[in-house]
Amino acid sequence: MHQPDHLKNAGLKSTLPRLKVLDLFENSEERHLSAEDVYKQLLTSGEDVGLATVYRVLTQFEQAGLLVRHHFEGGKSVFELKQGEHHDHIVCMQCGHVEEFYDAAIETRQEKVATELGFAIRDHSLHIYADCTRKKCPHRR
Amino acid sequence: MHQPDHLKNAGLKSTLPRLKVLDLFENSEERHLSAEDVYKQLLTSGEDVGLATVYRVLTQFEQAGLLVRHHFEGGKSVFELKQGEHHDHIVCMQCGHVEEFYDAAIETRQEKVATELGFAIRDHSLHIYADCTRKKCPHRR
DNA sequence: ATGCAAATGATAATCGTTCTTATTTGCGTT
DNA sequence: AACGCAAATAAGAACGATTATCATTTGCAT
Repeated sequence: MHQPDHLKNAGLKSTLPRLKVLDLFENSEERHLSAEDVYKQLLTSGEDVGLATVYRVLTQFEQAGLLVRHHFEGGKSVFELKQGEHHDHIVCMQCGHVEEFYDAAIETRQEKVATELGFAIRDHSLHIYADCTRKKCPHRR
Repeated sequence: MHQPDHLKNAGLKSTLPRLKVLDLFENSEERHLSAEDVYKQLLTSGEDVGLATVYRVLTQFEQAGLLVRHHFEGGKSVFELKQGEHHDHIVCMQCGHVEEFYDAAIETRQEKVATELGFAIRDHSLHIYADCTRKKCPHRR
């Protein structure tokens, strides 16, 4: 789905590091990765990219619209492949697992509220912090 | 409204730095202040508190339930006096002004979504990033 | 194959925040 | 009012995430 063309179209040379990072997002278990995550996974796979390059590439991909950046609690940035439509997130406070959801009613209401207050929405982020019920989750009773 | 007793009740000695910080939140123009904001304002008023102390005090006040901490885009923490009920925020992308709002429908919907996905909500943050229409705002047409 | 702008990697620098430690302060007790 | 001591502070070192610098390498049009 993401061929080197995607990079070209975005005005970016198709270099090795860029292709590797893109590849990682397409084939990784976890959809949501931090710069550190990407860097470590590349090192583990024997790839040799610099951390600075990872940061640079992630930012470029964000600007090119290939990735979306999120700021979950904790401060560090997390990235995700941009595909399909907007959605919000529920983050498990125990295991860090991220689930996505979309609720039309919430979206509509936001528009309403903003309009009433005299604002023009450009973006928004809704993060629910909760306890999940996955087997892996250390919080499980 | 916030007397030194508030500190005592929270198990905190009523020291000069703590009183000053509390005072600042009660009398400041802007409801939402970062550690840096607090530090600078205190310096400007001739008060002599260390930046480390500001960070410590803010964290303590948060734990004591006197302040709430928010993470707006950009990563840095912003604090606000906790008074009254929960609310969400609209942040102007041009001038940084923060407006508060509460929408029962949005709150209800969040509970619904979380429950359906098997999560138990512990906290959430909804930030709308938009353009405001205040006179001060540099974005104004 | 050649040239050069663009991209990279290593590392220094920056920013927000926390930690460390010696000094000071609040406050209950004389 | 002075004493004592735990708690709190100030200054600066340390830290983690991210960005900037710059010499070297690479993609790619010629």
